[in-house]
Amino acid sequence: MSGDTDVEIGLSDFESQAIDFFCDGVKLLGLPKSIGEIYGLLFVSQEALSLNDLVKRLGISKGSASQGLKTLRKLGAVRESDSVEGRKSYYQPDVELKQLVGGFIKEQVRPHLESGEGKLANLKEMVKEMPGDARSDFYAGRLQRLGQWSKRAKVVLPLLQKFLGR
Amino acid sequence: MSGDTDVEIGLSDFESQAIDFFCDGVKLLGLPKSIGEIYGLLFVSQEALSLNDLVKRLGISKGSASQGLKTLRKLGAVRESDSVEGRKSYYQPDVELKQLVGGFIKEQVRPHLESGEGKLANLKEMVKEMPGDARSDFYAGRLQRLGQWSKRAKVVLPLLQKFLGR
DNA sequence: GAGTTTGTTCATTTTAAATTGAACATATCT
DNA sequence: AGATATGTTCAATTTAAAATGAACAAACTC
Repeated sequence: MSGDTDVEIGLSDFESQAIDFFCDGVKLLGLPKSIGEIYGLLFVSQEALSLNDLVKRLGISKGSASQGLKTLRKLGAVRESDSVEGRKSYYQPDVELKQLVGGFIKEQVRPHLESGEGKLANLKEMVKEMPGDARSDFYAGRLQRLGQWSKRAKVVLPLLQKFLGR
Repeated sequence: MSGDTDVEIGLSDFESQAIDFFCDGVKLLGLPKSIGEIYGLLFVSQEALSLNDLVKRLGISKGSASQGLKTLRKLGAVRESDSVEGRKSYYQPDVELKQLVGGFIKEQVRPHLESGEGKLANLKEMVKEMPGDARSDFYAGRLQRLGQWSKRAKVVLPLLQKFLGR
């Protein structure tokens, strides 16, 4: 027996448009469209879906679906439904804005901020090596400002999450 | 007489690394690298620079520089320096984080939010047309949640700007 | 233990986005 | 006016990112 659940093939009008909504959203965040498609379909599905459901309904490749789910899991935007019968995995969306934003900040924003701080430290070193003239003073001032930016960001991000909390 | 100011060609080590810092930053925001390069060079330059200065020092095309400056001006990240001699334009960066974030929100985020609201309204219409069964109830619930997201975002963004203010 | 089903990985292909450069417009100078 | 400098636009090219699909591995079935 084939074991496949009887999920329709193709998407309803409503589903397509809803998915489109999410594709826009993830593009704003700099994530690939396929991630918007996957999350979007899960968002408007009452039942948890398997990887193969996603492949069939969205018409995307197994590779894309697998990669996309991986990313979404890392972001905490999707979780395996503590499932049902069998060893096959079924996925559900996390629909709490706070969690979603939190995951995005943790996985996408923080790493950038941190590598930025590293680079900033390097630049400060370089200025220290310079002869102390007007130019190096100017550089020092600019770098100080970048430091402020970075500090502000680190203060604001947690606040942001707080404010989104239900 | 050639009229070109004697800006060096090529970039110092310090400049390159600083520019690199900004390229990373704009990539996080989903903007093209050239914009990071332009803003970065302006950020570490004591003197205002002309379009041609940017072309020569960064080794990018006139087209890129022109387009990049246009975008940066729209974002409010760069302004024409109320200049000096002649009709040629010279550009300076705005270095206030609050302004920069404000411009980004206004130009990049808000439009997305607004088009999103439009799509949401459409989806709500579609659900209204549906027979009132369990499925349409589920859809209605999901759409309500999306509405919450959108509302939250509209509340939080101005707060964010406030908190970044000097 | 052969055959399925499920899922991952990664080299290749495809697609989308950014960059270029040439044509054009506009202002400046002598 | 003609020559020069400055800046924009847009079709063509290049580049970077994402999607595909085939090969592989693991878990499960009979």
